[in-house]
Amino acid sequence: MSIDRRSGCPINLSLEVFGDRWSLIILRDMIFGGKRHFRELLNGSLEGIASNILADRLKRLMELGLLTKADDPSHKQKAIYSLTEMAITLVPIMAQLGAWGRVWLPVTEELSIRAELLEKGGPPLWEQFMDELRQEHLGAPSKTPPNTPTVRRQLRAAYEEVVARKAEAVTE
Amino acid sequence: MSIDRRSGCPINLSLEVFGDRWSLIILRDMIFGGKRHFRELLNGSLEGIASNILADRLKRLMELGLLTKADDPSHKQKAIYSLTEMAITLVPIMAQLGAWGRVWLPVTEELSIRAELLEKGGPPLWEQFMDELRQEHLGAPSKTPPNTPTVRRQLRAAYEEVVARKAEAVTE
DNA sequence: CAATCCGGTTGCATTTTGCAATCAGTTGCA
DNA sequence: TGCAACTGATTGCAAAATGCAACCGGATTG
Repeated sequence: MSIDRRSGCPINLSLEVFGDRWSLIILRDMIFGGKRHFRELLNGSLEGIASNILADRLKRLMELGLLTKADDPSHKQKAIYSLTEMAITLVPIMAQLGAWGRVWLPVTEELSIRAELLEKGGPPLWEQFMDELRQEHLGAPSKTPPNTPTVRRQLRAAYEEVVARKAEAVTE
Repeated sequence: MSIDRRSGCPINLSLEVFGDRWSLIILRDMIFGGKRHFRELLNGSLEGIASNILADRLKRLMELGLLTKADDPSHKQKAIYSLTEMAITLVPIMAQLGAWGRVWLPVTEELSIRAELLEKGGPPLWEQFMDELRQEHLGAPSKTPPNTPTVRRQLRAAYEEVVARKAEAVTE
């Protein structure tokens, strides 16, 4: 899979970047799931990506400028992948995609609670989330006031609450 | 190409709908280009879709509930495709996709002016545009005040202005 | 020192895509 | 009336992408 440049239309060019079934899934897991390693991405995703496809897409996303790769100092064989600013600014697209999917497609409750939160938070919450990602992936200084709960933590807490509530509903 | 339902995640499900290189291009041409017929979509797009792929995607988009098809009374062989509400609400996604592509990808000026306008107009302009699409495709009554220039006309005028200016720059 | 983990690679069958030619019915025009 | 152009597709075939499972050598852990 390579970039074609069929036309200079922005929608077309965006589609040539992630008009496939896996690139955005990988970015989703990195952005929302905090995954940084090959194995985390391989075993962590619900959708079950194959290792050759994962390797190919990581390479492609690096060539396109959406990811960078570095050695993990804790383990000589580990590589750590980072989002670039180009990838971090996909957050609004992810939010819109999630919002649309939540309305029109057969989503499950526990997996869509995060999309709901992100939609309700709107652009200010997206900005805060992108700021956090810049700290994690680019080493940028924080612009949010200290002791603010991180967006990722909020999303995670909401997810776990739904899972717990559903489990309780089954056992009672 | 069918729908897999690999997981109930809204981003994944959205990706299963248009995680390919053509579905969104077709919807783009219908939404922004006003294309309604097979031949218009076949010959009109800059990217040059093949007729078998177009036929397949139109069928798929109908099955998914994004399009409907009706006889064109003016010609016994003509079919007219319409957007459903599900497809019309893709406008914000298109706008975000265009805005992102404009920043990060090698877009051409004349093809990105529309994305720029749509981005600057923000959600109110998107709403007006969706309202117009509901009139055209669903026969809905207008909610915008009369004599307001249509969004499509504004986008088209901006595009033609850029083209004219570039042509002038060459010939002078 | 053996099991596990690390980021991948290889080979192969299946599916999807792209391309060009073609089709049968419909319409406009001379 | 006759014919060219147009309608929404379909067919056959080669090339590319995908999915799957097995495997690799080196690093780490218990």
